[in-house]
Amino acid sequence: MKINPANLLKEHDLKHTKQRVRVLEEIAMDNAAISQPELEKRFGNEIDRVTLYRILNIYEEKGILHRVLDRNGTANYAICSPSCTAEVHHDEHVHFNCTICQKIYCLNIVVPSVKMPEGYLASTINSTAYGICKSCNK
Amino acid sequence: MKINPANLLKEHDLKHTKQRVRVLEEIAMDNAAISQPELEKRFGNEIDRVTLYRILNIYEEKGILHRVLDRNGTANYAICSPSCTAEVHHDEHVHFNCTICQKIYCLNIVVPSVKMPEGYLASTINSTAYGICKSCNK
DNA sequence: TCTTTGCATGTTACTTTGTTGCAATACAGT
DNA sequence: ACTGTATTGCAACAAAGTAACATGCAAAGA
Repeated sequence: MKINPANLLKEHDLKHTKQRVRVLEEIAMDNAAISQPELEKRFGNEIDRVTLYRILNIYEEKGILHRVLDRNGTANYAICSPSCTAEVHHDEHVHFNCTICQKIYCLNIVVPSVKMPEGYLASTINSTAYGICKSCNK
Repeated sequence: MKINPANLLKEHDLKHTKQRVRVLEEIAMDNAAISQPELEKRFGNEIDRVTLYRILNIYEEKGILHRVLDRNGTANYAICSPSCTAEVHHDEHVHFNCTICQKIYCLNIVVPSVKMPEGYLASTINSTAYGICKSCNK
């Protein structure tokens, strides 16, 4: 996934700061989602913990990143597809959470639609598979 | 869902204590899943916070309760169907998380199966719909 | 009956995750 | 380069979850 941080920020009316660029670079670099704690570790004192939270939140709101929770409820972040906007996240693909390496992958599979019972109005469906990923399965 | 706490404990080789019975009663009473913080509030100092964590964990391990995370990553608990065991959780139904009242309902809908990509071995799939529930939709 | 054993609980303290308020700083437009 | 505003960093806090240890209690054995 090729990403141009400067453009991405401009498109979403966000100021260009070195912290914001670094966060995008770091997340775009990886093929799997990265957890908040992992990001915190990687940045050390390059970026303040609170700033990181704020950047991640604003990116999620704007539709730049999407947030996936792992089994423990820890937040993981991955780059959204270019079709995502602040209004609608098109991240309705299935996620895969490896129970060995703990990584979360975005699969290229659309979440199957489900018929809701009478009275329930679903706006989004979230689907995560747990198991052993390609790298760990060798 | 009718539950007999005493039997349930005996079936799973767990000692019968008043705290354990109370936890089961409280969770069985509700038609929706209950969050850990909510349980903590309800019990006040009737049950110690740490004891509550331990009871919830052991119930999950034994297949008595299943744990569902809400959007914030907060743990919610609901009674498992009687077919659940410590080995296999048969809680593979779709969950519904209301974005208004925050409640999590277990829907009587089986999670649709998804074909994994080459190399990925899924053992369970988790599916949660977000939207407006029957009670809030009036 | 008395003692031993083992599980369950309670208490305290700690770690991790996330939030809030405010002062200092960096950025974008002129 | 100047200036208003958004962003950052800092400190303090709050909530969620865990670890270590002591106490309590009930069943089994002497």
